[in-house]
Parts: sequence; structure tokens; C-alpha cells
Amino acid sequence: MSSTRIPKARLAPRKLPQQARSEATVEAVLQAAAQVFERHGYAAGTTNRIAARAGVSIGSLYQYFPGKDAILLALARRHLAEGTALLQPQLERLQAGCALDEVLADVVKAMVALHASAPRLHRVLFEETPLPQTLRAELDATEDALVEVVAHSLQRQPDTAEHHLVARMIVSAIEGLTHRLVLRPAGASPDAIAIEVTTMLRGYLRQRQRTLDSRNQ
Amino acid sequence: MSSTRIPKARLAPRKLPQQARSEATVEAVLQAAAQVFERHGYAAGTTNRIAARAGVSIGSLYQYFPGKDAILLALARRHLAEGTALLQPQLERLQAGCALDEVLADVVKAMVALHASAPRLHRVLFEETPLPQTLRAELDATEDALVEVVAHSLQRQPDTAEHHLVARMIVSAIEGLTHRLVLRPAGASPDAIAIEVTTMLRGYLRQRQRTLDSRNQ
Amino acid sequence: MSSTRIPKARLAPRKLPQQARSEATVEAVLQAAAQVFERHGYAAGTTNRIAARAGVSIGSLYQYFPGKDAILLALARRHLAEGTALLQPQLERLQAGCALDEVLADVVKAMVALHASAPRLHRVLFEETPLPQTLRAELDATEDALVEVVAHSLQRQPDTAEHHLVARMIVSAIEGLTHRLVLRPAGASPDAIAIEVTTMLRGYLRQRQRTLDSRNQ
Amino acid sequence: MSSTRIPKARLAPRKLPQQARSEATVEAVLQAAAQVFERHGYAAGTTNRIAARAGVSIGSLYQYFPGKDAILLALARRHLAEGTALLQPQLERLQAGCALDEVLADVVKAMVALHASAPRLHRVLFEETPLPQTLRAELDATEDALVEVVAHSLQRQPDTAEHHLVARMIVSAIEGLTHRLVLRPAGASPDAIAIEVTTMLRGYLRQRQRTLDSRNQ
DNA sequence: GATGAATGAGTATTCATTCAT
DNA sequence: GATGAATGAATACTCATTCAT
Repeated sequence: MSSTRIPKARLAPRKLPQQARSEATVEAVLQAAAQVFERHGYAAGTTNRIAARAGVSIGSLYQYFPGKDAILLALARRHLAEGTALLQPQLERLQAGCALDEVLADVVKAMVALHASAPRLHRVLFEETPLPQTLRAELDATEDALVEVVAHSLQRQPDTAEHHLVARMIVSAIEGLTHRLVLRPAGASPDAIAIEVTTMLRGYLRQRQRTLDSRNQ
Repeated sequence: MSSTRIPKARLAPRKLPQQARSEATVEAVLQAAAQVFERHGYAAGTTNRIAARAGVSIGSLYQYFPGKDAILLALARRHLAEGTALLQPQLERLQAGCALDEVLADVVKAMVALHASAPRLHRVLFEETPLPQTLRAELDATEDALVEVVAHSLQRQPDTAEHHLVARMIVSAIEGLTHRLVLRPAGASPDAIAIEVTTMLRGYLRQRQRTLDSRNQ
Repeated sequence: MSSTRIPKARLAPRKLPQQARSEATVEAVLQAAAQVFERHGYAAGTTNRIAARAGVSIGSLYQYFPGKDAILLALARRHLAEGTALLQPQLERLQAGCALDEVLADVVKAMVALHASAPRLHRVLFEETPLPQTLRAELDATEDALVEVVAHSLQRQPDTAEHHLVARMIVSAIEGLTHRLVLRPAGASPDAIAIEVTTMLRGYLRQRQRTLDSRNQ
Repeated sequence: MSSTRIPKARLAPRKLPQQARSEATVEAVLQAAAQVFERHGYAAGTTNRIAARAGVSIGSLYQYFPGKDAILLALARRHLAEGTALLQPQLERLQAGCALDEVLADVVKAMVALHASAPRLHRVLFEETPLPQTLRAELDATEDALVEVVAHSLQRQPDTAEHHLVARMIVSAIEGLTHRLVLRPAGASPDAIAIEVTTMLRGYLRQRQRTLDSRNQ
């Protein structure tokens, strides 16, 4: 009466590839998964479809990933790493004392670039799918760190109040607008979008200062 | 909204409820569906679950809706109507010549309110699910109309160029920020969010003017 | 990233049949399962095979049983009930003061009959398959009760020591021999088997007495 | 032992280990298999698990065993040999004219010992799994030989009728009781079990004589 | 109109076994 | 000889949908 099945979808990778051949398999699966989720979304992104597209047997897929969600997780983690890497230089500029206003353009550009390559995949990864605790936490931590850096950078400006709220707004606006505009390319190029978002954020920062100025008078 | 299944999900309502009892059934199904999708998301929001929650047999559900997606569609349409109704007064103010800057706060407030009640449902409706052509078109049309009104309203200001881009940015920012902030309530109340978003948009508008001014000199 | 699957093989029946039609389905599934397990054993007794043999769709099977093991469980419980019913009259005779020696033959006959009808099924149910806690407990309780009654019945005989061990031996011998002889019909008819087992147990009882007698002298 | 799979499990050993290293591999696999089947049962005793536990690659396992069932078979044969060896001295005593009644205790002791070491494995080998024809035959032959010797030994006693039936009962009782009592250790030590089983068999023999005596009068 | 039993294509996943390295 | 990556047939189980009552 023991069910033949074993507990349940673990998310940890199943076996570490030890030969070059298997690394290629893992890579093929991830590539294929990215394409499949990009095209079909989460529910219709079946493991069989992924394996087929990867040109790999379904068994091989399951040799390295304990389940569909583990593939998503690997993809998400990879995406997160990519984003972090892209942002890193800009964060360093900020921490080195560079004014937010100057860095802003490049941050936005980086984020737009990050999302422009596979927008649907990105949505599947971060919205269609309830992320596992750990990754959710990682993501939030990353965003919070970003907010922190931005907030810190704001403190060097006269507007000394509510840095965190403002920083959070900026980060959210970048994310929110990027998603929206990139996912629904309503006629504007990624570059144009980046410029316009930057403009909006600069306007926000000045407006914010103005608000406080008038308050302080 | 296209189901994975092949059988060609029809989306048109199946029969129009003609008695009070039927209307109650339809209503119960929609209510239940809203709750179920809100709680479980699209894939796990099964028709059986919806019927059960509605206190209605699965057969009855299918008497009024030709399939799962039709329920989603009805829900989406309802949501759209609600949104339109909420926005209508503000649009009229704009068309009556009221300055965008003044109307903005109320528009934002309306949108935040619209999303705050059932954020997950909203996401399921408009993001998790590929909407059917017709509804997608309706939604885009609604948004375009909004953009149009905003753009028109902008033409009364000295900034005479690129009205559409700016208008699109404003509408997108409202939607994008609203989603992001409302779905992930990082400490700010809906009201606070509305205020801050308004601030950002006002800043954007001024910045925009400034940009052009300097260009025109 | 939520797995589509739901936790795991529950064993509780899934839905109570409410119409006559569904009771027939449940019955057909159980009948078919008995045959399939009888013929193929546990592992090869697939749910699809059971459904096919029952002339029922696989979906119908799962409407009433949450999984393969639940079917086994139902079968086992049914078997247990049958056995209990078969034994009941004899137990009553014992409790009414009838001598074990006299009742023995009928008890053995009952047990042989119980196992003779579907020996392989019986083995699948109680040996090939780790039973769930609850049923295991029920079975043990039944056997213990039996032992208890037998032990009590023994106390009326001069041999007053180690009643429980003796009773346990008797019950175990009935079960053990019945299984072995019935499962491997080495030329003896069920009736002959029953007689011979009875003989053995009577011999055991006398031997036991003799042992003690000599000890007591 | 017939696998569910179609590919025609061959059972003959694949290659004979010719170097010391290979023998070690074969031994490791068998040891591991015994442990794995003991702990997990037949179905959950996967070849990969066995190989892993043996510290041997799955490929190596298949170098010496053509399939899962071949491992079971080897294990069963080994077990059979062990049992035969254990019983041999007692059989010789019987054949040398020693009275069954005297030898009985030692036979029972031997059987209990044989089963006590790895009861679950024993069950997997001989009950959970349909043995291949040949082994089944070997086992039956062994048991029949045993019965034969016992029957022959009985002929020296006044009870001259139905020796085979009686002998079969004795052998079956030993097996049946041993299994049952050893697999479900209900409080009695193997030694106590052996003593009690012996008592039962002695009682049976006397009872049998008595029956015939009364018949013959 | 309402009911809920029945359906079955489709999905994730396992595991014995092969074979290139 | 040994290795372990790859294979894919087979299994348990789900859920949108139909239809007899």
C-alpha cells in the first residue's frame, strides 16, 4: 500500500553533471525550456515539450531536474544572476558617490535590456508562477538591496526625508514600467522607452524636492 | 485563455439566463470563480472547484458557460466595465477642459482602488492568461482611448510634441506602478501609493515641459 | 512553481456514490480489482488495467478512489469484514462455553474457505503490500481479539499456564497453514486440509497438556 | 520474477567473473541487493539503488546480471543452498534411522534460524515475486525431497497410512509457522518459537497415531 | 432547468536497460 | 573491465467537458 511514488517535487537539482556530455544536456534543456515557456506560458510548457525541443529524451530531463518547477527555478536563478551582473556596475557607481540622476539612465537601460530579450519568459518566471520561498526571498533581497543603495544615494541630496519610499518608488517604477512597456511593445523601441522612463524618474526626483522645498518654507 | 485542450473552447455565453433563478446561478458562478482564481490562480482554478464553491452542480455551470475560459472572459469583461465606469467621470472632466495635472490624482486613485480589491484575480485575468482576440482588442481599445483623451488634454499645454508618447507613458505608469505596488504591498497604504504615483506623474509632466523648453530655445 | 500535483495518495474514499449508477461503478471497480490483483499481483495490477476490466473509464475509477492503494484498502477491509463475519458464530460458541476442541474444526473450515476463493488476492492484500497503519492495526486487533477468546476458552482446561502463547500458536497455525496449503494446492482438497489442520491443532492441545502434566508431577 | 516489462528478462548470469575484482563486484551487488530488498521490497528495490548501495556503477551491475530478476534469482538460489546445507545433517540423521520425533526439534530450529536473519528479504524472494519456472521447480523439488525423507521416516512408525499427507503437513507447518511467527515477532523469541512449533508437531504425530489406532480397532 | 456520473486525452514522472566513452 | 549518460515505454492521476437521468 506504499505508493510507488516518492514524496514530491523537490526543487534541488538532482545530479551534478560529471561529464561534458551531460552539461550539454542540462544546457539544452534550459535553453529549450526558456523557448517553450516564452512561447507557451507555464501551464502549456510541458516537460515533454521541453525535452522534445531540447532534442533530449524525457528521461534525461528528469535525470537532472526533479520536475518542471525545478527547471523554472534554474531559469529564474539564472535570470536573477544575469540581472544582478548587469546592474552591478551601476550600483558601484552610485556607491562611489556618483549622483543618482546621472546613473539613472544606465540603470534603466540595463533593466530594459534585461527584459527585452524574453519578455514572456520573464513574466512566466516571476508572475505566472508562485516562486518557492527561497527564490522569492532572494529576489526580494535583491530588490531591497537595490532600494537601499538608491536610498543611500538620495541622502546626499537636499531632500532628506522619506528616502526609502522614494527609492522604492523608483525601483518599482523601473520594474513596473519596463515590464509593461516591453511586454506590450506599443510602437516604442527599447531605447526610446529607456529614455522616457529616465525622464519620468528625473521628473519625479525634482518634483519630490520641490514638494519638500515648499513644505519647508 | 486558449485552453491547452483541443476541443475549440467557444467563448460566447451559452444561453442567456431568462429566469431569476438562472441569473442567480450565473452570478454565483462568477462570484465563486473570482474567489477561486484569486486564491488558486488560473491552472488550479478548476471548473469543478468553481462549481462546488458556487454551490452549483458542474452541469449547471456548463449550462451558462461553454468552458472555463468563458468564465474568465465574463469576469474580465466585468472588470473592464467596472474600470471604465470608474474612469469615466475623470475622462469627462478632461474632455471638459480640466487640466490633466488636476485630474491626475483622481485617476490614479481610481486605478489603485480598482486593483486593490482582488489583485491576484486581476493578474490572472490580464496576465496569466492569453486573452481572446476580441477582449484583448477591447482592452487595448480602452487603453488607447484613454491615451487619446490624455494626449488631447496635453495639447492644450505648450508642450505640443510627442503627446501620444507622453500620454502612453502616463497611462502605462499608472497601470504598471499600480500593479506592482498593489500586488506586493511593501509597507505603503493604497492612499500613500496613489499620492506618490501622482507625484511622479506630475514630475514627469513638468520634466517633459522643461525638456522641450530647453530644446526650443 | 507550485507543483500541479496535490500532496499525495490519500486513502480515504473520495466521494460517496449518491446515485445507484455510481454504486454499480464502485462495485465494478472492486470486482475488477480483485480479479486483476488475483491474476497479476500488486505491481502489475495497474489502475488502467483495473478500469479496463471493470468496463469503466480511468476517470471514473479515480472519482471514487484516490489511488491504487485506496482500492487495495477497500478490498482488504471488505475481506476483513467477510472473515470476521465467518468467524463470528464460532467465537460466540466459544464464549458460550463450548470447548475449543469442538469448535476448532469449524473455525479451521471457515478460515480455509475464506482463503480458498482468491488466494493470490489474499496474498497481495496482506503480504505483498505494506498496509496502512490503520488497517494494519485493525487486522492485528482482530487477530488479538481472536487470540483472547481462544486463550479465555483455554482457561477452562486444566492446562492453566501460558494460555496466550498457546492461543497465539493456534491462531498463527491456522493462518499460516491455511495460507501455505491453500496457496500451493499440493494435491489436497480444502476439506482434507481443514481436517488435517484440525488434527494438528488437537494434537497440539493434548501435547501441551501432557507437557504440563509431566512438569507438574 | 517476471518483470512487468516486456523485453524478455533473461535470467542466466551474463558473464562469469573471472578475476578477483569481478567477484568482489558480484558479491557487493548481491549484498547490496539483499539489504535493499530487505528494506524496500521488490518494487522499490531498483537496480540503480542496488548499484549505488553496492558502490558500483549501474553499468557494472548489468555486466554480471542481465536484469533485476537475475539478481533476485541469484539471491534466492543462494538462500536455497543455505537452507539445504542447514537441513542436510538432519536429513542424514533421519535417513540413518533416527526417529523423526527426535530430529524434529533440530529441523525446526534450523528453519527458524534460516528465516530469522532477513525475514523481509525472504518474503520478497519467495512471495512477492513470481519465481521463474526453473527455480520454482527447484524449490518444490527440495520441499518434495524433504517430504519424501520425512514420509519415509514415518513408515517406521505404526502409523502406516497417508505418510505423504502427514509429511507434507509437517513440512508445511514448519514453513508456514516459521514465516508467520518470524515475520511478525509477536513477543516470542526465535528459540521459544522453535520449541513451541516442535511441541505442536509432536502433538500432531501422536494425534495422528491415535486417530489411526482408533480407526484400526 | 438541474444534477452529477462518466469520459479520456493529456501530464508528470519513474526505472530497467543500453551503449558510447 | 568500468562508467554513467541517455533512453523511452509505461504508470498514476487530473480535469475540462458531455450527457443520461
